[in-house]
Formats: sequence, C-alpha cells, structure tokens
Amino acid sequence: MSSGKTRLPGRDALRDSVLGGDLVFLLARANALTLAAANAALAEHGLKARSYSVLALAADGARPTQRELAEFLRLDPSQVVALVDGLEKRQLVERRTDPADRRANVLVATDAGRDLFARAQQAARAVELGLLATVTPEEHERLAGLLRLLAFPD
Amino acid sequence: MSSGKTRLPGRDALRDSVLGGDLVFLLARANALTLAAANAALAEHGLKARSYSVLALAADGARPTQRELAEFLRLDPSQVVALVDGLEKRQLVERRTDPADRRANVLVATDAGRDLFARAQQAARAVELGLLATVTPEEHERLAGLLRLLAFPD
DNA sequence: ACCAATGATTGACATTTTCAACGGTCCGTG
DNA sequence: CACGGACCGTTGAAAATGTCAATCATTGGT
Repeated sequence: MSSGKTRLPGRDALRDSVLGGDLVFLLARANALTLAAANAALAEHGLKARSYSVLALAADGARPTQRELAEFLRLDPSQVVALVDGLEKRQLVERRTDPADRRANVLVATDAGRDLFARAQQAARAVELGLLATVTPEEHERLAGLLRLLAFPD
Repeated sequence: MSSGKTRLPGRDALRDSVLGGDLVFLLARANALTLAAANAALAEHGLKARSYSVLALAADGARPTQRELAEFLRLDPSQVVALVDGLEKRQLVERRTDPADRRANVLVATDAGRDLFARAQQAARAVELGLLATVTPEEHERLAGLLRLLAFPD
C-alpha cells in the first residue's frame, strides 16, 4: 500500500493526479494549447488571436466602442488602444467618434479589413475543427455551450 | 426600434457576434475569469493557480521532476525553477535529486505542504462548484472530459 | 572513454498585465 | 446655465510572464 511507489510518473501519471479533474487547470492548459495553435494559423495573415478578435468584432458590424471591446475581451483599455493602433495602421479598421457620445470611438472594419477577416476566419475555423476532430459535432456544440456559461456568467 | 442602427451593442450584442461561437475566444475568456476567481480564492493561502498546481502535484506523491512539471503545466523550465524556489523557501516542498538520474530533481511535499494543500484544495473546489453552480454534475463532468481532450491531445 | 543529448539553473530580453494620471466629454443637480 | 462627478480613450511606467540561449553536471549509447 504505502510503498506502492512503483516507478515514477513515467510520462503521464501526472495526468491522473488531482489536477486531472481540476477545471481551472484544464482550462488553462487547453487555453494554452489552442491559443498557440490559433496564433500559428493566424500568423500567415499577420494576426494573433487578440487582433483577430478585435478585427472580428469590427468586421461584423457590431460597431463596438473601445471600452466595450476591452470588457468583452477582458483587456485593459490601454491594451485595446495598442491593438486598434496596429489594425488601424494596416488600414484594416477605422476609429469613428461615436456621434452619440463624442468621448467614445466606435470601431469599423474597412473593406480590406473585412476581406482579411474572411480569410483569417477560414484559418480559424480549420484550427478549431482540427482541435476537435475526435469529437462529434453535437459534443463540439455542447462544449461551446458550457464554455459560454463560464465565459458569460449572468 | 426605429432607425437602422437602433442603439448599439447595448451591453452584450457582442456576445452574439462571430466570436460567440469561437472556441478559442470562449476558452480564453472562460480561462481569464476562472483563473481570476481561483487566484482570488487561493490568495488567502498565499498561493496562485500556478503555485497551487505545483504544490498539488508534489502533494499527491507523483514525485514529478521539474522537467515533467514544466511540460505538464506548459511552462518554461526556468519558470518552474522560480515556482519551486518560492514553495521551497516556504518549506512546503523539497527538491530531492532523483536517485535514478542525478541530474533531475524530484519534488516532494513536506507535511506542512500537504497540510496547506488540503486546505487550499477545499477553496479551489468551492470555486469550481461556484463557477458551475448552474450546471448538473453530469454536465460538469462532461465539460471536464471535453476539456481533457483539448488539454491532452494524444 | 568519448560524445551527443538531457535536466536544472541563470541571465538577458520581449511581451503582457496592471495602474495611475490626464484631457476631453457627458449628464444630473443645483 | 454652470458645476462637479463620472466616464472614454490615451499615455507612460512598473510589475509580472513568457521566451531564449548559454552553462554545468550528468547520462546513455557506441
């Protein structure tokens, strides 16, 4: 019993440790891996997951302010400034002062921005499908649903 | 609802945007929130999610080497050095040179370490249950299973 | 006995996160 | 209408994290 210490963690005995059931850990690790995969795939479009997300929100006409972007992406407003600066310098996105509130900037994608997004989105989708290749579409959707619960606790 | 663009993303129109179905984004956001919650709960034990994970693996007798730790937690080996330094300074953990390979350090928790871990684990579990309070235990387990697929793609 | 490969460590460097301060604008109250 | 407090975006700096190359001791194969 106590001396049940046969050989060590071989390779992946750790996986069966306490952490194997720890949601926070699993999320962190899953996030690290998928983020890396996504960044790799988006790199050929000159994007990362962050800039892709900003571009996505600008591209589908939601016209978000930078503050909304910050809250949605869980970033500090100053990080959004940098992100938008980058996209704007590449003419993928424009800052328009919100007519309803001249303090706020509303983000709008340019034609080039929508174009690039369309291409990048295909890459993103491919990555996602690759990551969940071993899973049925129903399970895929169930996972998304459960993650939404965690991501948007209302 | 009158003019084409009524009021804007109001609060959460963004949620229904393209990203609402983007797994990478959902993972990132869910991870950010749960990590923050976990760190807050672990703070009273002087731990963060990272140090908690290391302590957990040391505490349940897996006797992992630092390299195994690094790979498992997806960290650079140099980060593991710092993490272990911190725990060792607090006498929660010991480095023992692996008799089977004297280059490697095996991590073992001290009594105090196991003790602290037991208490921290309760806090961690409480957080996890709180996060998934709206979900049945079966769904909770299903989520963990799907995350394991992403976290450990074999 | 040699030598390429590996584990831990260190130090340098880049990237990301987190905060406080500021000017411009909004809006409710007096 | 003017005031003052709150809010938006921006800047800059400090702290925390992540990434990388170099080094030393050790290992395992030839």
